[in-house]
Amino acid sequence: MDTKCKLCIVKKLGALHQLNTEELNHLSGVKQELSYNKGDVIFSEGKTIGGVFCLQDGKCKVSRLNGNGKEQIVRFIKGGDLIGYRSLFNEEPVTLSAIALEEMNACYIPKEEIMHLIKSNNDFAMGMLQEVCNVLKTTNDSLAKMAQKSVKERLADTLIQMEDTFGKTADGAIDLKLSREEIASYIGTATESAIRLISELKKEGVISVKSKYITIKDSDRLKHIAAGF
Amino acid sequence: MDTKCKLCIVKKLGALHQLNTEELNHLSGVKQELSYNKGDVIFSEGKTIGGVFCLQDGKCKVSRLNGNGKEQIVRFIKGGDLIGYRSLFNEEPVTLSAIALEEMNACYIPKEEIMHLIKSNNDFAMGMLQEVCNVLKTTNDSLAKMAQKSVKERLADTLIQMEDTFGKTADGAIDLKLSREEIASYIGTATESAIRLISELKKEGVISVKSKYITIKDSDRLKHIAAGF
DNA sequence: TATAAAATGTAACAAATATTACATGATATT
DNA sequence: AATATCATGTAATATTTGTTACATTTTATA
Repeated sequence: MDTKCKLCIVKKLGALHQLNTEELNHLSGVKQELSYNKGDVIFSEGKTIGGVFCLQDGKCKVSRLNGNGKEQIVRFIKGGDLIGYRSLFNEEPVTLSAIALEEMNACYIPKEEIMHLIKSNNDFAMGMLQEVCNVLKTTNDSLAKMAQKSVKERLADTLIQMEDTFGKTADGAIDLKLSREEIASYIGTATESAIRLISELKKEGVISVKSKYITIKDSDRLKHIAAGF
Repeated sequence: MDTKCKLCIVKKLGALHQLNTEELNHLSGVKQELSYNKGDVIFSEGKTIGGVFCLQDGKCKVSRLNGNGKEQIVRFIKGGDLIGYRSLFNEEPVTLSAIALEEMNACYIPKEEIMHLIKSNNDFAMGMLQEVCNVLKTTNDSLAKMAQKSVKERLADTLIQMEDTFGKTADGAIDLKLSREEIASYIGTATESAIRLISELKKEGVISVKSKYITIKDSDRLKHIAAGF
């Protein structure tokens, strides 16, 4: 694994892009490198984490449990993204859990370092603001989608969004391996309903499915469905 | 209306709290005071606004239109809150509209001023981060609620939340006057369904209703319903 | 490999919610 | 005050979605 923050993918994106060589070298010294296997918990609801996590590679889900112990996935995270900053700035325990969806590498940066960077580097502070605002925007979008669209529309929309965000495998499938239960949990429906609607889209020839890999066959049609026609 | 930022309610809360006398005096000079009547548009989806709005008093709704021209209310804003910063930091047009729910006073602060404050005052930058993070947290909560709760649960939860946020009138009613259509639009359902469920809660003796004013009669029971029992 | 456990799939049925249609009440406008 | 317009309310029916039950397939483990 790469131990120089200067060379890390995370640095190329988002707020860390604003740091100079000196600051990055300092980070290299204080960061903690972590690796996770599928299912590993990066942090969980209610815990105080005292720092942020930079995903280098791999993917994870950010979710919460409802009263009945059912998981609700709020968003998916990929290499280059930061997680855990929300509770940092609010000085509260985290309200969401992060769980690895596959083998994953991340760096942990202690709170003091982030706080120091914000105080000493205004461009970094601005970068963080932009990052949080981007997440807020997509969360607003998700909220409106959840309130206004039917389950089938949400499923279609989600598949499009996933292909956009995570790209395609060599076979052309969406490069995000989820269980049916996880898909259901993200679009806010019962697992059986998700399965039924995935089957429908398959029958209609809009997607094809090979175990956990879903391939979008007719993108226009899928967008049409997502838009409510 | 108060023309000294130093004395303004907005200053007492949120990020502006971090400004010193000099900075506040400067703001007093560059801000623009605006008043609105019920239904007035503060800004609307797709527009570039080039600044933020500080609500002094009154309330407004933040919403978006879906493909069918139906409104979906994302959140409600009250005196002391800022709006419009999200698109400012992202340098994008706003994706939501803000519309006054009653007579309302606000100040407009141009982008350059906010940006200058962020660059020159780290505590302010941190305050803004906290503010955005707080909004992100409540939006995450709304998203999970929308995904997991039934319409009746969402209605109950929303009434509780509204009383918490906006308080009570002298009569004990929730101090937020909304049409049935707006309530429906916020909880993500059809107007008729919202009306039917409000009637049910009324019949059950959990709330009482006098035109647009709703009074919570049995808070425990309402919380119970919101929690899914 | 054999077995158990978990995930996926299907279908019937039940419940929740949307839609339609219309009645009544409130509010604005002339 | 009369009228038009809009908001609210109710009920019937249609549609969507959840639940239950069970079969089949995949994955994990002894």
